[in-house]
Amino acid sequence: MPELPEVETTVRGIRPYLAGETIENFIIRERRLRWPISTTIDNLQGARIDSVYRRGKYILMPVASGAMIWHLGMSGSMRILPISSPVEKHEHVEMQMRSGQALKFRDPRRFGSLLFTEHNPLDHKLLHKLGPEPLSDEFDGDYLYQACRGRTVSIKSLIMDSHRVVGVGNIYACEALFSAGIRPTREAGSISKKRLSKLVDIIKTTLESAIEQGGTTLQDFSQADGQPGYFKQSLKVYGVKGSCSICKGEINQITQNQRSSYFCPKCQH
DNA sequence: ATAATAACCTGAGGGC
DNA sequence: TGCCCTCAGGTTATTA
Repeated sequence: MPELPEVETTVRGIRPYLAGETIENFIIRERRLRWPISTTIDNLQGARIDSVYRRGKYILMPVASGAMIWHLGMSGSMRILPISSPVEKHEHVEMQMRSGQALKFRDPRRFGSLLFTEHNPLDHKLLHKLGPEPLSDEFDGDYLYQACRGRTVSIKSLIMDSHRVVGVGNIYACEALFSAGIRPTREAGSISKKRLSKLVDIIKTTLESAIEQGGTTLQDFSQADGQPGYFKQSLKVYGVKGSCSICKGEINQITQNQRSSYFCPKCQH
């Protein structure tokens, strides 16, 4: 159930156990993920992981011969556990390290992926057209305003389109639009630059505070019985069945692009 | 290029 | 308790 803050928290959690470490054994129990796991992954036994970083929601692990490209999909999660720890249900991949620790990838719905590229992963087909990182300076009011010019799609669709900006998932799209007072169905091209600038600021602060909260759970990342770095965010509209915390009016739920949108019809226009 | 729709899966939870 | 239905926080591929 990862949104960008969970992915960032995951990267920070696993990095100390993987960066600079050598892969002892790659165990792939289920190759049928979003795309089948290529057998070239099996050849990474003995390889040393140079670094662990993120682009959008993709987790990248370069090695000498190329790079692994991971994605958690809808239900994926990663833990660091001792090699001897019991195999859990839906634990499709276990990357055992020479250190005695293992990266364990669980993904019940199998929408996640593990790809390998011999080139710079940022040049990979799935990554090279991605929009800017939401927390970078490149993502600002001017950028979003230009991205919205002439666009008839809803603002929610636009900010969730990874080719415009990465990392804004369904929950944070709903939350940010609520805080910005913009209705999710509003046509992107019809919103003033001033209001889009506010939306940008809110997206940044919302994601930053969630990442900050995620940091507090890092201590549990390598523990068998701890939560794997995920956390509950206090949500103002997403999943709310009752009334708006601001105006006490009823929160509406609609379907947009096959996903749930929540909004307050009195506060958001 | 843009916009809308289908598709990939399993599990949780509600209603009866 | 069990069955059936709906829903789920992602993303790409395909179609118009």
